[in-house]
Amino acid sequence: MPEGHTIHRLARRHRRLLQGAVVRASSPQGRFAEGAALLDGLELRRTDAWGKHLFHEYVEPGAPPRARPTRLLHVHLGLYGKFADGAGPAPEARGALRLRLESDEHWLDLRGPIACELLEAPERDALVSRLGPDPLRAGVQPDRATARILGSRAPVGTLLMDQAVVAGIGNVYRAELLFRHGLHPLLPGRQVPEAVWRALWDDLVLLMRAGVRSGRIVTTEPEDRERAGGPARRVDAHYVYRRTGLPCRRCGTPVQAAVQAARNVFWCPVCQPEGG
DNA sequence: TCTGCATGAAAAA
DNA sequence: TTTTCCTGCAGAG
Repeated sequence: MPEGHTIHRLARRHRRLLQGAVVRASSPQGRFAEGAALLDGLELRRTDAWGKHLFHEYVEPGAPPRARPTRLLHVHLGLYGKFADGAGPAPEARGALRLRLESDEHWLDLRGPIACELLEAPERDALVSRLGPDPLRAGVQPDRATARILGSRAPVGTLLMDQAVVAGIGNVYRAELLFRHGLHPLLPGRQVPEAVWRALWDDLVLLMRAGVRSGRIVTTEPEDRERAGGPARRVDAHYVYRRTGLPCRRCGTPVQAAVQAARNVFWCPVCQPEGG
């Protein structure tokens, strides 16, 4: 699920597989042929993630450590985008394969992204400056998000999905955060008590870090995670996300759903009362 | 095996 | 507001 934790996990994985390697780049599908040709033969110097945006910095092979990147690759997976990788020679390319990167040891395939492009440094800076704080970045300060949330008349469920407010939250974290902090999705941001927002942010940092470690979003507390008679290994990972009509794990009230910010949002009408 | 929905966001209309 | 990117999965049959 490409919310922010997935992208940070990918940055870490690409670093492990290809950092320092001279890559062969190609676009079997053809849609990124020009860009791939410009990357071909360069060395992947570093990888980075900001919210749901992934960056690769490439330099001429053997460039000095402080060299400015020759090329900057920007990838946004969107809804369908996916990376695959492996050791050894790459499998035969098939289907819509936007970008393939190969080193002597590993291969990396990208399919279906909403963005796969080369950016100049100012373009990258402009993109990043439009994003709110990313809970997964080292030393992040939530001030900008705090100001946006506590000063806005917009519903908190809409604000949390806005990448300019917080970078990296997707539909799963949105619904689960609102539940964990007892907030109705329609509550105006300015009516969220500051203490609740502070707790929500701290919670988000911990949840997303756990997401990076495990590769999945688990927001339920252990005592709410038991599944009576269910398959032993299956975990009840969410409180309300995609649980329309099912009983709330805390109070048993049927979970409700509505469209907010162009996506389904889910909430418990008792645990998340409309008045806040 | 088929169908519809799903993590996101930009562009088009 | 609708379309697009075009994959994977769950549930229905």
